[in-house]
Amino acid sequence: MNIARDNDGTVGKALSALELVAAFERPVRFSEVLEHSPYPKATLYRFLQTLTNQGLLQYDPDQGVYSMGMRLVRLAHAAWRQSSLAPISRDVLDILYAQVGQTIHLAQMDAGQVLYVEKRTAIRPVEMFSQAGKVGPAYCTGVGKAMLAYLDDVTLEAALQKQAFYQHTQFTHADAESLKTELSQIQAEGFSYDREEHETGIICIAKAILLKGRPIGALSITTTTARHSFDDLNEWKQPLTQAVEQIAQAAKDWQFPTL
Amino acid sequence: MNIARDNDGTVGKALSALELVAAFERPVRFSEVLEHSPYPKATLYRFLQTLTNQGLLQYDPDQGVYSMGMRLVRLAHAAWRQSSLAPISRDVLDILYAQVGQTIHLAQMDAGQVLYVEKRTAIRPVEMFSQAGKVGPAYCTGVGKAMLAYLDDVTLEAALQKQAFYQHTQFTHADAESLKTELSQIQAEGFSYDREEHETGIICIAKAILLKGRPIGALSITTTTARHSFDDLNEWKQPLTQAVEQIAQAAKDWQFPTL
DNA sequence: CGATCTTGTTTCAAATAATGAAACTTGATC
DNA sequence: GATCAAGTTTCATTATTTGAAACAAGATCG
Repeated sequence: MNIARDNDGTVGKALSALELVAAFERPVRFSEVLEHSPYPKATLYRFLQTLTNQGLLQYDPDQGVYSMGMRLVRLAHAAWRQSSLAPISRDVLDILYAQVGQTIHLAQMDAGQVLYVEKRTAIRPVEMFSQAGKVGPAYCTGVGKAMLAYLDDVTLEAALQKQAFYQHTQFTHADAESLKTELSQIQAEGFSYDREEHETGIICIAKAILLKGRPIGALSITTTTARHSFDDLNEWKQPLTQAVEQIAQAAKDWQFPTL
Repeated sequence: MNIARDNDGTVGKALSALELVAAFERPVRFSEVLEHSPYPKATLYRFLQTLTNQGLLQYDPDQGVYSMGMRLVRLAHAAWRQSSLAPISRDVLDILYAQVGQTIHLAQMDAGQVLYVEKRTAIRPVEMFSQAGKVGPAYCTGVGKAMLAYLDDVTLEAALQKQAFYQHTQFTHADAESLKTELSQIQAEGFSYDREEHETGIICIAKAILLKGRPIGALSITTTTARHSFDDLNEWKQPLTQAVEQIAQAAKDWQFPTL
């Protein structure tokens, strides 16, 4: 595989139809999907039929609604085993959580966004899909910036290209320039911070997990301004660094796929 | 969609190539996949290329290995939101767990097998993909038999057809006949039991979750012979029934897709 | 050092599958 | 019982997939 060509073919179109259904919160009727679809009626109809036959969609004849199929869950389970930092990081996260007692996020990069793959919180040790599997913006989260800081210029540019800088709080970066300035600081220091850039009152310290110089994920410790000041974040540098290094070592042994 | 035809088409073939990669525990080389593939070299090559472009696979140029893509995790997250009993059952499971203090499994039927979608244990409230997303046999688990008991004859026959009866323990059903005898008992009683049929020392009581008379899932409470006798299982009938009814009600409100 | 093997990638005419406008079916609503 | 909306099927046209074979790029060997 030399250059990834933009060849979509039948598979790509069928998958885009699958995404249409995925976008809904609940099972949907054919006509609802059609409204949001670029495809003619018959074409979309056959797509949904094929996807259903393949188990990627589920069709309920009683109510006439489509929903995402359970085969996806099985496939995702395989993805998890193979390509996620989560299974190889579990023990490390447990230890880190015991040490710092704060909310911990483990994230990876996915199509320019941050994908949360594992979590520890005071309320519930591990959240199911409700949390893991979620995506978030890269430019205004601790884990996102930590990874962006180690991307090569081409990849970084590509990621920022399609990024809209939404002003979540008064501290959010407004444009690519101010973000890039911070990224070089992050690379120099080795840590990234979220100073209420995503949500007011929420701050965090994060560190990228590197494999062969490339960011394969990031780990963060989150708290609130009510409980801690910015300076307090520095206390966690040491345990955070240790956890990151252990995960990096485990990833190396696993011949973990780099980006 | 009247009759689900066995039309696979390009999408089906590509997906079967995806399953080839999914079967591996770790990232794999092209040639390894080829060995297990029914497709000619060039065909498989293009499949993997397409799947990679689509984000269903991930390719690591450094090591020349393919692994399952993170897009699957996102899609599965959507499946979860829409079609799983897990999100609508979470609170009910918390309550049930508080009541009985034993390991709880919530399962659904998937292609004749049992798919565990949620879990509570003493050690860890919720396990990530490590548990949820797992599949198991239907004929020798409490949840599996609970659901099988309410399938219509055609669906049941189809599920049992491709089932190999592996003798996990001395108590495992050896053939479809003895299993069917128990299934009618289960339907009459409303509860199913696993009496060390899957693993020695592990017993459980389970109950199907019905929507319009069809099993959409099952809930089980598990313990060990060391801690409890078979008779002890009956103590949990009441809380189990209550939890099942609450989930069934929530599913109805959600216009949950029936099989 | 060149020969040989392994692994991965591209080509191209033939074979096959996807396309979508339009017709049709079904069932609900007035 | 006429009208409308939603879902399904048809079929000639069009575009994509197919896979044997040739090719490229390293490795390994004598």
